[in-house]
Amino acid sequence: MITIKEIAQALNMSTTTVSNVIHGKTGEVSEEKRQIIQDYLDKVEYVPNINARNLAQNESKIIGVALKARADKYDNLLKDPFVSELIGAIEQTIKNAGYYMMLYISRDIEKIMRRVSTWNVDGLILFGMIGDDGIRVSKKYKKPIVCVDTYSIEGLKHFTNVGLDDENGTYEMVKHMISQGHKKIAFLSDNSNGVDFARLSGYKRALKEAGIKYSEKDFFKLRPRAEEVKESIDEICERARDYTAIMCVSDLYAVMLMAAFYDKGIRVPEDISIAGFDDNQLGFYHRPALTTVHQDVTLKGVTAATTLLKQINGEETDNEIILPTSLIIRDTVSIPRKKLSDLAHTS
Amino acid sequence: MITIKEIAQALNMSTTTVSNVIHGKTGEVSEEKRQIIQDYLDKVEYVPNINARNLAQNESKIIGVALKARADKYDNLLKDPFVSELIGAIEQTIKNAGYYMMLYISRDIEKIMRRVSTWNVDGLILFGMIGDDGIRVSKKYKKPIVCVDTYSIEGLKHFTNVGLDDENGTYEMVKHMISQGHKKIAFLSDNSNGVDFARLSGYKRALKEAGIKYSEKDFFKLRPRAEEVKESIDEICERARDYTAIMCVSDLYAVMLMAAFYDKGIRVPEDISIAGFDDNQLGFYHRPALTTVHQDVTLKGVTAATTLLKQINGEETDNEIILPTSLIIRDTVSIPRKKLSDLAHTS
DNA sequence: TACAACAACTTATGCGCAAAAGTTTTAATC
DNA sequence: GATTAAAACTTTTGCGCATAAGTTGTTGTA
Repeated sequence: MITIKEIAQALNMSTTTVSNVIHGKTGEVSEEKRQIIQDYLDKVEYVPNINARNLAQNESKIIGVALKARADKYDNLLKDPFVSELIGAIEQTIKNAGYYMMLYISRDIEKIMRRVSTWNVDGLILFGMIGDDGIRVSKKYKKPIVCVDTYSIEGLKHFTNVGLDDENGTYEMVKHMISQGHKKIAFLSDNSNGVDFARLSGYKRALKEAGIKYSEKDFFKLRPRAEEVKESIDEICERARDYTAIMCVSDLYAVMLMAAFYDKGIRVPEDISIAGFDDNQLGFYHRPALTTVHQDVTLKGVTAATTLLKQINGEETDNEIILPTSLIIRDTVSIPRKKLSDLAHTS
Repeated sequence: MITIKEIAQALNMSTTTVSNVIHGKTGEVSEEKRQIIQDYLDKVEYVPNINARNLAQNESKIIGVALKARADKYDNLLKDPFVSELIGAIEQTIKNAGYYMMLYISRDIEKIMRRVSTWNVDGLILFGMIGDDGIRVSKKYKKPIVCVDTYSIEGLKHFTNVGLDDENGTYEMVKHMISQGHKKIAFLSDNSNGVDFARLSGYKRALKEAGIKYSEKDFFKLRPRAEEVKESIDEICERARDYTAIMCVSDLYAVMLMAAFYDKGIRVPEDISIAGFDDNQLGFYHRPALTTVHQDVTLKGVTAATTLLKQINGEETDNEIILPTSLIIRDTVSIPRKKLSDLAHTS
């Protein structure tokens, strides 16, 4: 690792002159010397030591990206293509602005914040719901923070949030189902927090608007742990007999459910209609192709990153940016035939 | 950001004493003082400035993870769940060893190496095939490098490689197909480099062993660009009429192909058998469930990370670590009925 | 009683860089 | 040709930390 000092000595100049050339401060250096130094820099392939630079400048050019770890809870959520698409979009965006990305996976907001301090990161993108506790912890750090898909239970609004119109997404889809003639529509999810809560709300609003009464048992709660999932899905298939359509909180769950239906000889959409949410490969290549709610994950990542970069530069940004969804009508939602329970004795 | 100096002043001690307590050098400090300092550290929630520390120690505690960008080439590969699973595994492993992860996505090995120098990273994990040029460029940097899934065309072996027994994976699968009675077996891929080359070789070996002659036209080359993929797949479906089975280089391609077959009314596995490679969600939830070659991506990530950590610590490691595959027999490979071309006039 | 040997400290230095402050040279003005 | 200003430099300082080198005080030993 060649240093500025070494270069200065070799050229018999001062370090400041070299430093000025490196930073393109042409006003301070004669063209003649600039050329000499530049040539030398190119020759030795000078690369700055960023630790020294950061220390001197009290900045880091690092953007931290913290993902809430879920791998310990569910076995397969880190395989989520959503995550890599989001990360990819963020990385591309910040790289173009000269920033570096440090990735951290944890559920512990305190640990995340400790790391933020340690590295003196210039900004932080938090993905996944941080609790209201987390919001409180994070308030201490003056660095800009942008959250992605974060809902506050207590309604706290301390950070910028880039989210999706989750509520409206399911609302539109369930409205579509209703327009097809469905009246018995269930909602499938594994919890009722954050994003799932918003999607549930949209579902309820559509029901209400159509004068359909929602009851607790219309909520199908999937237990996604590997050791329970099979049993849980079977149970849901059983409960599904009284319904003609199921609004799933994600494409993954829609596809999981359809696989179970297939195995039991229940046809989609002839016997029951299914809709997903996210619009990823899983539904796109499924046959029948999944009717789903589209979200633009790349846009989400880019938006989160550009918003954070603005804040780092001291610009004002909206406090909440809600991206729209759109309906992708494919083949898994059709007109209702009959309730599954009517088929019960034919199979 | 409170500094050691400030703490030392507040406590009327020297910075060295404080530093010693921070580093647990108990031999140097009396228990009494240690307690006082420790309490104070806890109270003010001291967090070291890692830039200063790195500068002083000439290390970084950073492990760089470079992914070869493919998003510009294909539109959907950054959505690959493989990537997030791999990253997740690496992150978890290095975090436990006290390292941080800097993520970089680029196709340009020079840029990657420039960053490696800039940040003085302690080690690097390269994912995806770096060309032989890349190997030469990287040789200049003395830092340990571990590659994942890298094949050298020229047979260069400069870095540790964590790979998969790709060749044997397809070999076993094609052998399985042959044992089911298949004789006309095609291979589907989008290129013939690196991993794909190895998988192709295994396929060829199985054919050869069974006395089946391989010809160029048995290689189905998919053009994965978004604007071409539909046409390309249709063409492949047409060529598939002369075959009874297709070995696909990935689960994704298997599922894409099956979707196209479905749309054309061609049944899997009744009319044609399909096998994938990777064993991800796409095939797992497909119906009929995809017969495929399993690889343990998490293990790949963990292995790469632990190997790199060993090298950083100066330990010897194997130069090449090849992980095994296993056959996952599900429902898309069965005995051959007849060639698709025989069905041509019935539909 | 002298003096090692060691424990328990403090002072001083340097990591590589940026930038403030200081110095010399050159050009411009009257 | 003196004065001033601007250009083109250099010297110095400090970012926060780790650590080498130095200092003091205490104990044990002959």
